[in-house]
Amino acid sequence: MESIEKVKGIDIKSITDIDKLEKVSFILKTIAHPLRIGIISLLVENEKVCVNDICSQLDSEQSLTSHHLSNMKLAGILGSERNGKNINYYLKMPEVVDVIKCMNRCEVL
Amino acid sequence: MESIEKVKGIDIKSITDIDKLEKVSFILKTIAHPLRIGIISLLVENEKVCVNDICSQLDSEQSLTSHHLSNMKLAGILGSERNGKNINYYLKMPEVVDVIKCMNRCEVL
DNA sequence: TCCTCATGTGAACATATGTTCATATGTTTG
DNA sequence: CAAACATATGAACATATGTTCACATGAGGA
Repeated sequence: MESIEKVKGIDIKSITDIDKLEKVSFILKTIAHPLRIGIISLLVENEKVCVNDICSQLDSEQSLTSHHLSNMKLAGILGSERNGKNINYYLKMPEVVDVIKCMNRCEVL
Repeated sequence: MESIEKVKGIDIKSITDIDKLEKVSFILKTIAHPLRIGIISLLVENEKVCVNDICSQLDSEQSLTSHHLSNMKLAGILGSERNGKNINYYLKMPEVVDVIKCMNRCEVL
């Protein structure tokens, strides 16, 4: 997709820090999905969770869950490490939580 | 799409105010596009702009611009009113700017 | 009224994203 | 090593989103 910077003819910096907007937007776009929110929610409380835990706690399918985990990992939001038969996921980008909290402090909504 | 509330088995409220997260996420997902950012940027400085102005200032195609405007209007972010031959667009949801500013104050990124 | 300007809109298409299914991979245990 | 368990992965598909094109609509001027 065309990058924001490509839009010409206007001092786009005037509205805000576009770079930061892109980052936040990227994060929110990535997590704006029920299952993903659920996963992050689990990770806020648990530090590390394996796929099996996620599936049973969120009542989600293994394959689908795994795909979502991969996506969030690709996006840099999660990390993973094997522990025996299980693979644990953890928040690799803890700012995600801060962004959510920041959103929450927005009084305008 | 399945709503966030549908995710079961976890007190999803624990992470944050999901309702607000959904709102912010919706706004950011909607505007997270170069052309749309450009349009909003114009509207921050100009109060009202017509399609022609947008197209010439952002060097964008009329039809594509119009589609994006329609989408943002549908999303409740913009409003429009006719003025002679022109149709002016304006920010119907000024909170959008506040959300962007709020993002900007996020020190974590 | 006819022409032109300004904009909207639907169809077709391209691309991205989400979901399901079957199966592959890696790990532990017997 | 075979079986069982935990997870990943690719193919196929459904759906959403972005883009282009041709044309429709509405308004003002000659």
